[in-house]
Amino acid sequence: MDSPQNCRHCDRNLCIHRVPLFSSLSEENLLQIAGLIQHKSFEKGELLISEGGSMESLIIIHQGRVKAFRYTSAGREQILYLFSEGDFFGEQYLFSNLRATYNVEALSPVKICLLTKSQLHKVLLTHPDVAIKLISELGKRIAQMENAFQSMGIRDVDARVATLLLDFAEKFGVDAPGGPLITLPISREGMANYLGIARETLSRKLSKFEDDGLIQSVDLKTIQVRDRDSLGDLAGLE
Amino acid sequence: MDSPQNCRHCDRNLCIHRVPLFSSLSEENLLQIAGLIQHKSFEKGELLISEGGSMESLIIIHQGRVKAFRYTSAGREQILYLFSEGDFFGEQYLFSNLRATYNVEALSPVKICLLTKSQLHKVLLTHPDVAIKLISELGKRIAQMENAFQSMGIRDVDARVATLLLDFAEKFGVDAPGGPLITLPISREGMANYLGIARETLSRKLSKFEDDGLIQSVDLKTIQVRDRDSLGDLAGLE
DNA sequence: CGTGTACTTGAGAATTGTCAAAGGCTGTGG
DNA sequence: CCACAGCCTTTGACAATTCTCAAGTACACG
Repeated sequence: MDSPQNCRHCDRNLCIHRVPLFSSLSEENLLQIAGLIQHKSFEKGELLISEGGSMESLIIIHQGRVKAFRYTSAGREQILYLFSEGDFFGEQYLFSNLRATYNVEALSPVKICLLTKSQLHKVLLTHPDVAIKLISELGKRIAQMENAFQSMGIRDVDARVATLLLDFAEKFGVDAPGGPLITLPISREGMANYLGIARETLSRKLSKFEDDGLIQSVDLKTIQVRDRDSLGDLAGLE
Repeated sequence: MDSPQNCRHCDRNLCIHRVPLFSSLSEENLLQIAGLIQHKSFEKGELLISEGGSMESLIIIHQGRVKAFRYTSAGREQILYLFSEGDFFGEQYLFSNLRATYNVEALSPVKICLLTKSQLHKVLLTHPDVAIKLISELGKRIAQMENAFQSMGIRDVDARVATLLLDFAEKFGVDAPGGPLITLPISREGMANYLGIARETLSRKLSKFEDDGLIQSVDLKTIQVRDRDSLGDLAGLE
């Protein structure tokens, strides 16, 4: 049906259509902006951004998953965010010349859309409603970060692991008979680092959860949530 | 010298002058906005905001200190932020009707300045540069939160305590012969909760740090940093 | 089919949490 | 001005958890 040209066109719009950031714009303006957007692809394992590098663009994930992380002084990798389709990042550097404070690595083949700082500046100045939307999105990001921060403050490790599983189920879960299937975006080591525990401890917790019937390990990269309520109890939700 | 009226005028300007948010505005515009601002005072221990309450204004701390916190399911108080003069909060609710996700309590007598949502909306729509400044400030807040998140992810408790002491030294420290004096804004219990450790553990760490000559406990609410470098080493700074 | 990587499991060491008691500071009332 | 009550903090001892190191297992990939 679609000609290749149409398809590429489609493709371009997708980025911008998916991002709530631009939802207030008219179709006309959207097309204008879409024209400014650059596209890039990365292979799994490639670095999109490295710590200390300059950040010249807002980056929107069009396809695939990435992790944003830093190295701790102990040499451990501390994951800050997992971004997937529709997420954007780099916004904190839009109005500063600060260097990137984290690395971003592709966890799968990734396609991104780029909007340079100066282009976005123009958009923001001429479309105050986009600025307001951006503020609102940043507010959400902050709220999300506050939640993550709080769950890190929980002393009980079981609760932290349960919280992570539920977060993953929400973000990466696919409904299936028996419970949502989570395709884990990161290794056990990554998860352990994210939680600030040893990878062995995570293994043990997952084994225990499986023994207790809370989850089912399908294969190394797939976990099925079998008892969401009990996980929620552990996580400390009321 | 100043008449009472003048003084009050001064007082009004202070809020707005202190906040980088409005730094791009002309004196004229500043005065305009200053006129819109409401003022309130709170006693130590009073709640400025309670979880689940509605948020109708951006709040700027004019004088004093406050803590923003939630209760964990275990009933513990998890402190998310400590705000002092010039800090503002409530920005994440500006463009949503979400309820407050944390409590804010005065840690000392506090004076605040309020700018309602609708007033700020107008300012943002008519002054895109303020919107940009706000975006930039939110970016800083996010970066700060990322740092806090990372330090929570550090497994080593000594490092977390050292990080907290250094943060406090920077934010609340006053230079003095022998090293910066920190007036602690919160109790040991508060600090322990912030770090996600038991208060007894914090006590022991502080005692150990004192034995090692890293800090000196002046009185319960005052700590002197005597060996910043060693604290930095512990905190894992390079 | 072998090799390497990632994961799991085990056991002992180290750290932290919990419970209990003692110490110290603050503010009130005599 | 002192005594006492109440609260927060410190310290001690033990229990529980987690970390570390090490061996063994599963899986993916060439």
